Amino acid sequence: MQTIRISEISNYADQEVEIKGWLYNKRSSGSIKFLIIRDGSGYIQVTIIKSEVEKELFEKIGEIEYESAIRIAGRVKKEKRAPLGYEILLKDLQVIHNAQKDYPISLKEHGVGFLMDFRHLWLRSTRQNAVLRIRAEIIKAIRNFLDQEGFILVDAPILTPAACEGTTTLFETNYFEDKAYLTQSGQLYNEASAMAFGKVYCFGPTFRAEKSKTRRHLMEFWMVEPEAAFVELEENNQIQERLITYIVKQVLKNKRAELIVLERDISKLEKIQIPFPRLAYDQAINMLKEKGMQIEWGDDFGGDEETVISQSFDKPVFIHHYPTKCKAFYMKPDPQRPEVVLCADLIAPEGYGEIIGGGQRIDDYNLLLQKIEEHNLPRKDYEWYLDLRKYGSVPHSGFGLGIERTVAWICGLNHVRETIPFPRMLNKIYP
RNA sequence: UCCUCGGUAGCUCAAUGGUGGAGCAUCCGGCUGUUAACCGGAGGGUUGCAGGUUCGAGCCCUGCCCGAGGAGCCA
Repeated sequence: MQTIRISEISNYADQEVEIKGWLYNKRSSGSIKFLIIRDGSGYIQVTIIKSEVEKELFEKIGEIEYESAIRIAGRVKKEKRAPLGYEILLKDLQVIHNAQKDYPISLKEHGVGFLMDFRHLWLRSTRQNAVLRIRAEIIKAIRNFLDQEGFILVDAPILTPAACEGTTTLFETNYFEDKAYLTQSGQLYNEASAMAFGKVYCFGPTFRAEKSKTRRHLMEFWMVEPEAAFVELEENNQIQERLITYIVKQVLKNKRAELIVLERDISKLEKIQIPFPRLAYDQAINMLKEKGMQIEWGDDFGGDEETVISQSFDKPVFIHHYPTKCKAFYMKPDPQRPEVVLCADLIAPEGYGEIIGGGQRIDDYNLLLQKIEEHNLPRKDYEWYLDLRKYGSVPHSGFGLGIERTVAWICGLNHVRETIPFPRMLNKIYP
């Protein structure tokens, strides 16, 4: 008899199969019992009819606790009433490990705080399984897309000697006799790699020691950061459009069942097509003022502003040419209007906020040096970065895509904490 | 760091300042098509902690702890 995974059950109609997994739920009606088995690839109902199995086996089934590891054998039966279209008629069952009877997560409602304390077990539930499968699909799509477009994976270090951007708070750690910091962006290293490989990206965790406590923030999150030589602002935006539409297309194609589990409105994802609207910062300010928001030219956008903007479009929208003072020191000022920079953030629809921050970098040595001094950054830490403008400097651009916010948007979740297996949150690092 | 809301049974929540309850989970019983199954019964409590007001506090007051949402900052 063949051991199969639940996800491939449709290939085995009317055959006898074996499945190894865990008991997800059980129901009993006297002479008929139902077990829901999960094996990591899916969930399937197993039906046990008293008159068709040995008495000893039928009685044993009532004693199996939730989440016990079991091995079942039975015949795959087409069944209209089953969610997958199939169920299994039990022939035999072995308990590999009978779980303790106090499994904390029932199928009834629980609060988020409680579930997060049991995150290691919560991962077993259907919704969490769907979210993390979609996360994996998104990451696969990103890497496929960038590889196809000729970008080379060149990772940036996690341990860094100083602030990459010098602004936000960093996690500090010991590095033998020195201090080191966990990276908050691979971008500066990416610029060096781009001058070596042309088109590169890094993909890895990023750390921010900000005491942020909102649905959009984690202390540790994952970011993909492409960077390309000879690419200017508009081409940079076009790469992002193609990337985002590709990600959405792949999820719709390969993870539709998971989107349905999450009750995601799929029609909203189907609208994600090139081109995305572009809104200059100046226009965005006017738009927000017309909607009655208190904001002046030169203010950066907060969560409320992003939400209002994103709800005005049914696609992601680029906001470009922000005031220079709002953005990082390395952003290239517009030669025609130095008070704004050649940058663009991509705001996801449905109120999900910023998922990409990107732009063109300063390629002139003297201007970069001036900005480093204006921002009071220690020049000696940036000598290597300045070198890139001494030896074959070219126009170049890049962007950073936040994985968790992208997953939250595509899954339709209202908080990023469920989009990563083990979220690191303010004052919470267990489990 | 600041603002708002909350903490009562294992979980989710009720309870006018006057005898702390329900649903689920657990245990016992019933049911041949259940989908978070259902029906009957039972057990289960130092109301986050420490003070205070009151004849009497889960409820009012003060401090602290913890959680949730948000602001700032950002992806």
